[in-house]
Amino acid sequence: MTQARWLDSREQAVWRGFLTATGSFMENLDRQMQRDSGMPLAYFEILAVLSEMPGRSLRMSELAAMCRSSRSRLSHAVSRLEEAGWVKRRACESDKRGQFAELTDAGFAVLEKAAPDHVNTVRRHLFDVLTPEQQDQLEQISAAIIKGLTPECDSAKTELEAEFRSARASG
Amino acid sequence: MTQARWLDSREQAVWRGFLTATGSFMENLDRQMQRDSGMPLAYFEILAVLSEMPGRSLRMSELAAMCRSSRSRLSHAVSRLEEAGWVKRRACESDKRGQFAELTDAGFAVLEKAAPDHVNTVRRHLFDVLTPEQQDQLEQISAAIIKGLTPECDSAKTELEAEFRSARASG
DNA sequence: GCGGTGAAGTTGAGAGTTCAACTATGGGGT
DNA sequence: ACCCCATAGTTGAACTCTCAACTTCACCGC
Repeated sequence: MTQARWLDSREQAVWRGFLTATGSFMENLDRQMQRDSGMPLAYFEILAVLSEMPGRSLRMSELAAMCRSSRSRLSHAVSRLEEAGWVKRRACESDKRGQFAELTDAGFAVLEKAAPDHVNTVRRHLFDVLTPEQQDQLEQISAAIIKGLTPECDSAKTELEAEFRSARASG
Repeated sequence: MTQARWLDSREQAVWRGFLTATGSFMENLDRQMQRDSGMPLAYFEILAVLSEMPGRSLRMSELAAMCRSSRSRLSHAVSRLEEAGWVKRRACESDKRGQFAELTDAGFAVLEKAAPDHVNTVRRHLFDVLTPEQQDQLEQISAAIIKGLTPECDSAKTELEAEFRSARASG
């Protein structure tokens, strides 16, 4: 892949705008959370997801998927949150490999305290600056990007599998 | 700020979509760069920005601004890139505090080799999945977010200054 | 039941980022 | 000329993240 169709000036404008907007916006959110609640945004998301689950607990893998996090990253993060006393691990009966992450009362309290500022920041910097039409457009655009992303991994996976099978067949 | 107007279900859909789309998309880009060129996307951006400057060099602060990076982060990054031989530092004559970061020939070669795959990835996962109308919408949305972000910092800054002045006046 | 393969999680090392402190220089006011 | 403060940039420590092993357990075919 040494050939590429470069971005024209309009595409560059879209691309740079996208980078700046998402980058600065997320950095802003992360800083706000770190400053006001002493934890990175990613950790807040873990608490938030857990709080919405029945029993306030979830298997590690599912939690990782919902937080768009690798298993390794989540494991480290939960270890940290466990040290803070905001989450605790629980063994899974039906699958002895499994672990549940469960939000503690202390964790829930921290979440409740951090949430309003977070929501306000999101509202001020995202929803307040966009018209309802733009919000709908953003949802459509997000959906399109996500849709274009997931088949990527699937096809890559099946390619790898095919390659592996042929390698085994010829080896 | 203990009160907050929560997100309704439509807003939550927009918000979660935005998080997933931008998060997964950027992670994908970063992985591609790391895998194919052995450097994080942020480092590629530094090389790219430098390559477009006259003399392929720029003051550290301006480079940081164009990469949406803190000065500290850039300093660490340039140190790494210097070890790799892709960038070198140069003293500034007119301001003895200043430093220039300059792209080396080796750095330019690495950039040229990495760029096509990067552009292709951006095209495949962003431009190819959006209609021209959506691309325009995305540009508008990005502009609105950026505009809503920068006044924030300005007003916070002036507030701090005002606070500081009154504190000095009364102290 | 046994062996092989894949899935669930964890771990440690290495790399990048953040934050606060620090050095050194520029610039304005008196 | 001097003082004060702002600016430019660096540094080290603490923290987070990534990547590649590694352990343990589940599942499937024989």
